[in-house]
Amino acid sequence: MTNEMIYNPHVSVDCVVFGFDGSKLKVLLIERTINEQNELYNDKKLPGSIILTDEDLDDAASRVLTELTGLKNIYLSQFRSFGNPKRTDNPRDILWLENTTQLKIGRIVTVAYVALIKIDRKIQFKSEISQANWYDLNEVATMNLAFDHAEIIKKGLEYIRHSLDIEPYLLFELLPRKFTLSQLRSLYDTVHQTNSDVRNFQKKVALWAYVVALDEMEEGVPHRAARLYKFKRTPNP
Amino acid sequence: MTNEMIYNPHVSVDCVVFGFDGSKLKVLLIERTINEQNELYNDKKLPGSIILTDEDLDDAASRVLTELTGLKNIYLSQFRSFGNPKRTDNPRDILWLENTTQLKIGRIVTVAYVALIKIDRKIQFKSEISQANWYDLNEVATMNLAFDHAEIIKKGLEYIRHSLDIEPYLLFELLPRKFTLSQLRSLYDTVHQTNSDVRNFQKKVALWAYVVALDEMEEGVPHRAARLYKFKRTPNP
DNA sequence: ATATCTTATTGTAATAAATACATTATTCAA
DNA sequence: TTGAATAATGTATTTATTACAATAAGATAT
Repeated sequence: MTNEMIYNPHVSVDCVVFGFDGSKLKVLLIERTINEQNELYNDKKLPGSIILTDEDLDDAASRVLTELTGLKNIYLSQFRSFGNPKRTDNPRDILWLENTTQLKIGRIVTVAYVALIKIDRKIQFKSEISQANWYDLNEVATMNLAFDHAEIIKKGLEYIRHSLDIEPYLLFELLPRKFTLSQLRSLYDTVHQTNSDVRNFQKKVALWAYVVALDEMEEGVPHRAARLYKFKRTPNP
Repeated sequence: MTNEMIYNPHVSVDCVVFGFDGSKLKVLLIERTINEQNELYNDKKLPGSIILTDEDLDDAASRVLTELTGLKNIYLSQFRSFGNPKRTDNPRDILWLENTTQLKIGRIVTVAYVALIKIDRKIQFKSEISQANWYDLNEVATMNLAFDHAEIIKKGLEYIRHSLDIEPYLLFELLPRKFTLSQLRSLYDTVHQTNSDVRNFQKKVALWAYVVALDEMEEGVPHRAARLYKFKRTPNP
């Protein structure tokens, strides 16, 4: 992002990017360093950006993700806007905003998105402008985050739990392209905070037309290999 | 609203206010008159307002509803933001904005809310600044609305259908304080676009702890009077 | 008073969906 | 070849959902 860009200084987008490492939900955060009276202060923030003049909200969110990870075609969904005037009350946040944008910034209303990423996709974590890392969701609760980003993550998690509940095929945005039923069940149970019975779960999945068995098995595991499955988009999933 | 108020000129809120008249869903719209080169042009818009400096989004939405209807304690839920740069492309909309706010207005990102109102609540339709009216949702599809308000209504309807589906007790925000099971079923079927069997529906409702029978019957109907019920907030509805 | 009209109220059987529960199979590694 | 680890699979029970129609009550008209 260059300095010539024209900002709309009152509106930003922030992305809560979720991944699943096989047993835990992860969230992607950006390292932030603030030079505060020559003391360096480090914390984390959500990937986000002030929107550009003439840029649609969804486009801004896509841009942020592409700039950050190098990825395109990511599942992205707007879930809520945050506009509490106090959300920009921390002088440290204002300092960081004004340093990075070269603008005098007052209040910012942010439009928040969730994104789901297959955690095995090769992400370029380090870009010209930022360094990203995956963090355990639990861990995040105890971390110091910029602005109201802790709250945004919490609401994003609620939203995505809810979405995955009513649109189970979104689960596949978080799984590798080929996956085992154990992986699927593990993810399902993680997001639903349940502990499914293996047999009942497989019966349930058998009814999902969009999960198809492959003629391939898992490899390199020190025990019986499981069958691999893939997600297949159906007319009306 | 007076002229001394300070606006945050890039962000507004708009409210999609739903009511139920016993057989149809209604939406509350504001009459708008634009003086366009001495030709008066009339159309409708959603109740809304640019947010004030230091005003939270939810507060702005509540303010709009109170200014408009005189009502407080209305169910209100943020559902989506609309920020397409083209949404303020119509010169008529810009003209109206600049006339009413006395500000030079470019693009506006709006945060949209749905509100549910018991249609029998006494609304003060005519305020100092506006005249409101209920319109059939069907009718609205064929009407000329300001900005992208037609789209906002459509999305608001999707959202509320969905919310009522997973939180059935929200239905009671749309019903009179005392209601019959026929009214409840009629509303339920209207929002779900279904046609429930009477017996099965009553069995379903019998399982809803938050619907309690009263010792009162309907009055003034030219046929057998139905029992009245009320909604009772339960520990965990 | 009686018939008629309109809407209210109620139960049962059939089907489908969700749950509880344990054994055998396969592969790798020691 | 044995042990360790995880994969794969079926049946009976319970619960939820659906389909379906006759009688009851109050108001109005004759």
